[in-house]
Amino acid sequence: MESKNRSHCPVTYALDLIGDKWSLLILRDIILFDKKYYHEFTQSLEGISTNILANRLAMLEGNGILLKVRDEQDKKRFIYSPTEKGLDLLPVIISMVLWSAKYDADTVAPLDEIKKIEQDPAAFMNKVRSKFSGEKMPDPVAL
Amino acid sequence: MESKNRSHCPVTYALDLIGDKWSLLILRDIILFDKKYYHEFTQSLEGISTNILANRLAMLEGNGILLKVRDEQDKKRFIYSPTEKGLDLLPVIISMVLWSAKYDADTVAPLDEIKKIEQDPAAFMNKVRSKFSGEKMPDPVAL
DNA sequence: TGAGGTTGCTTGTGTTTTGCAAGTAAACAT
DNA sequence: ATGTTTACTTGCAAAACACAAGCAACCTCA
Repeated sequence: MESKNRSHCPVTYALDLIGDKWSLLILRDIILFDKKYYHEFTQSLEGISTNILANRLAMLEGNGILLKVRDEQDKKRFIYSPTEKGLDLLPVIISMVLWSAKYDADTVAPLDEIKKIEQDPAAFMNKVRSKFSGEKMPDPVAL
Repeated sequence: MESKNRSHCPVTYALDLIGDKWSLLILRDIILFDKKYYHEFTQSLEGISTNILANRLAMLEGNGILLKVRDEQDKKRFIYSPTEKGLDLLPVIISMVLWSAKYDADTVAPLDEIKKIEQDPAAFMNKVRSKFSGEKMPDPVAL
């Protein structure tokens, strides 16, 4: 796709895949805000361009982070869902959320929710994960 | 500098500051690999361009993530160190490391070290933090 | 003291990536 | 059959990036 590895340092590997301004926002929308469809991603607060969105969705799918299946109820659209590899990025997202909640004076993160996550991050993660437990999530294939 | 906020979603706030391919690598070099000097960053495996490096160092300093002070032993160079805000990004880095160690078949992350971090992340973080505890780390100022 | 090396950048040039607007094609709704 | 929704693709200008070279401040050592 687009990401060849600069090195196999684990920090670099992650940044080569999700080190941009949009990929983790798409994951956030899917994992935390229960979005599934292309047009839902275009409606996010941050306003992603459609060409960038298409590019990132293909890249995330190609790297085994997202799964794309045709919606059988409405065959003109696709359902995007996280793979296990995608869900395993939840700790990255959560640690960013906690950091921003601490340092962004204007954050919209609700304080009580932040405190719950800080006190028991595993419980929060399990709650989020349970939303996707019913779906088929094939093991990501090495590319 | 360069980063105006797209929204005050906590994920977006973090990505607006460190959502690129280089900023967290600089933090990694400083926090995990004990690098301090400009020329040390240019020698990293990934090969950052000098103009990008200068840009990111200024941005990270301007956003209260790094501290830049003149080296009194050799006044032609500067010492870069993490602020508290910068050290607080350690959970982000660590969660990326654990994710990559799981999914990058060619990772160079040492397995025994990864297991130690997984079993007791707080202990690892405290060990890393103790390297910087002697330094003056002023509270980051809102910009 | 001054010639050369080290360090930390800045500048110039071409390439890549991004942002924005518009267009297209398949499926669906009436 | 016609219009609408959905998921993209395409074209073009602007921004970011990579690479090479240049430069100024400071140090070293004769």
